Amino acid sequence: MDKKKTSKGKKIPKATIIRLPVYLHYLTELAQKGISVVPSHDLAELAGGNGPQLRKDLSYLGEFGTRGVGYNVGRLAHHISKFMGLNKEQSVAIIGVGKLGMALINYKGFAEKGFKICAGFDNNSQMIGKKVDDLVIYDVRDLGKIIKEKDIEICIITVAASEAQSIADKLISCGIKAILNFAPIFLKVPDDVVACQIDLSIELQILSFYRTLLK
Amino acid sequence: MDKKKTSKGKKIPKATIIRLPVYLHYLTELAQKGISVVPSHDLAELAGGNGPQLRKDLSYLGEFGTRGVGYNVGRLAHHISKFMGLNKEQSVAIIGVGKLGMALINYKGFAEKGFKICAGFDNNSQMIGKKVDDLVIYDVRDLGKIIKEKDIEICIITVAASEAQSIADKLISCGIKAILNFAPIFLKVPDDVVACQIDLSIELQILSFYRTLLK
DNA sequence: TATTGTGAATTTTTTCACAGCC
DNA sequence: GGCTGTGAAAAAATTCACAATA
Repeated sequence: MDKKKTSKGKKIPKATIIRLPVYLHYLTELAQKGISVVPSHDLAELAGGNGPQLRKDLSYLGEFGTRGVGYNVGRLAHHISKFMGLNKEQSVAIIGVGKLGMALINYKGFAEKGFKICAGFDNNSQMIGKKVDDLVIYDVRDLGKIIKEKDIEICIITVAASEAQSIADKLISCGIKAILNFAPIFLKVPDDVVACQIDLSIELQILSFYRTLLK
Repeated sequence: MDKKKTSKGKKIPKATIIRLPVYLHYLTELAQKGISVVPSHDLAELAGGNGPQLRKDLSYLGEFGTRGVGYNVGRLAHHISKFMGLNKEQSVAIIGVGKLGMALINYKGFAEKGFKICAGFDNNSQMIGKKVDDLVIYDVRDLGKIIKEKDIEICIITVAASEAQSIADKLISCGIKAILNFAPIFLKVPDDVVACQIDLSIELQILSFYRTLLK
């Protein structure tokens, strides 16, 4: 997968891509507070970074600041949003409506960032056809049909580890190109599909290790 | 925070630390399958990496392989586990027993990796004193007392963004040194505390961006 | 023969310093 | 004077190639 290029043809570091949504989040918050201009140092501090790094990150997208002043909050938010393709609503499905899947269906944060959860899927007949918070739970066997009908672009996997790869394979065969996986297993996907892993236990293990370093 | 040093005094890259738990996970899986030796390439493939990188990663911990043969699964797992301080059970509390907190309390993966969820906390009087899956939900006001009583070392924050920083401050004042935060806000913590952020919307935004790169 | 362990080369990321501009 | 944008320097991480050895 190639990196996106700047207008000048330079590659944008992966590390920058990961920080852009954080900046976007705080820009939105500043805008809500009525703040219209922010210097790099202040925004970076909110986001847990530093001024020079933020400026370098933004410089890949273009020149959006004003020297001696700072960045226009609304303008910069708009540009990051557009650059990342986040300026339109995207439809999401959740595969596996257990406790975690249920929690994600109820999570308000997704809607705020433009992700609309459009369907839940499960293989448990007790669940199928039920509604969770106005959302219909479908049979996993109907994945292909519903994905087309609802124009779903991103799928979140919250099934057991043992089922996750076969669910991923099925999603890919349905044309899904983006998968967020909560099952503790590294998904094998072809080059034209992106998969992102969130393994809660591993996060705890890393945290725990850094804690032992403190003393 | 200093990096942990190898026996030879060299620093271990942060990137390596992040991969070690993944190796550990697959080593445990291999052991369960009765496989006792694995070459770097095979283990790396499971973990989504490559052979040379895995060998470089492990070389920071010492020499655990056998040339021409591979790594002894049990021995290597033991060493990674010990190195990361994961060879003893650790007590965890969850602050905020909403849908997500509830899902985490029920998550079986934590126990498998040696993290024992010992307490839930909430400020909703409807929840306090109730049991979720055998786990008692306490009043947030009793944080300090219960943390001491139960020797809790790690806390997971699953409250609303607006409350997260004040909860974190309270945890820190109770002596907690490791925080896993699910609220979409960058926590400010002193140098002698580690905080790790999982922002689900940001993960989706990054994923969504990489998806747009594909076409 | 097969596979590890590692120094060296390469690539990526971060930090720095300051010219350029408001 | 204050803050951005950026090339250059430094640091970190990855990849490579191959000597060492079971």
